[in-house]
Amino acid sequence: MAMEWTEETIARLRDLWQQGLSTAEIGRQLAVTKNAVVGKAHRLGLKPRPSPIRRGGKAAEKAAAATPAPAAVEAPAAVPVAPVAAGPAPVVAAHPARAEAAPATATPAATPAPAEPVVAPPASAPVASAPVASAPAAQPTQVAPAAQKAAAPATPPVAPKAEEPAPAKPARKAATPRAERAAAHAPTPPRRRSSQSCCWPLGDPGTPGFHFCGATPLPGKPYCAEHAQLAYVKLRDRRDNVA
DNA sequence: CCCTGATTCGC
DNA sequence: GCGAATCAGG
Repeated sequence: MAMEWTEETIARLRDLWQQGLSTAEIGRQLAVTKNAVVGKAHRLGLKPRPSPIRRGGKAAEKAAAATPAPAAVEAPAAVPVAPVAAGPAPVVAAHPARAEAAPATATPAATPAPAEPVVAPPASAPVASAPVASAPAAQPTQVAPAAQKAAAPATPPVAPKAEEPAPAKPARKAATPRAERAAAHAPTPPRRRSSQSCCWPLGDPGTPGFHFCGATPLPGKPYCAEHAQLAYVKLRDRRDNVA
């Protein structure tokens, strides 16, 4: 049976995607495979994220070599700094991760910058479609998701509510006793989500009762403090332990 | 080996 | 439309 992509799921997919999480990571959170994520992302039309590779390696390579136009090969954005060659030291120790627990590589860190607000205004986010400053590219400090898991015990004794997260679906993995892999979102100054209200979905989309949390979100995040906990708390569990 | 994302293609 | 299989680079 195919995954049921509801408005909620899609909304979260978009959000996570936008946050720069890897497809596998998103997949874990959504309880689907990375393939599903990437596939859906494609169909959704979003997907400008940096790719470690591009298909047709050999062919492309030959073509590129033969063709006198290698300029700006993979750099769609007019980034002032060369993502690969120029920025060897993004300061952010993004790659210490993956040691044993954190599989996330620094890939995204090395190649930042969606910079292209492709589908910027997520249907789910009631945010203002402010002109993106596209700062990520300019700032080499775009940390990336890797840092999230690698560092950041930023959620110590937060004393979560005893009660369970209401938003049935989104909750899933949260609330697991061993949720120390929680990710505190990386401090990304340049990258601001101009959300002015928590966009955590409540209720069933399509029904009159559906609404977004609306609370004041944490700076740089689309969710308020409470929902950020739920949204970002995740385990490295496999998709089989879905609630 | 692990990771990453991209594309293909059967369903 | 979905996503496993496959591909391809790091």
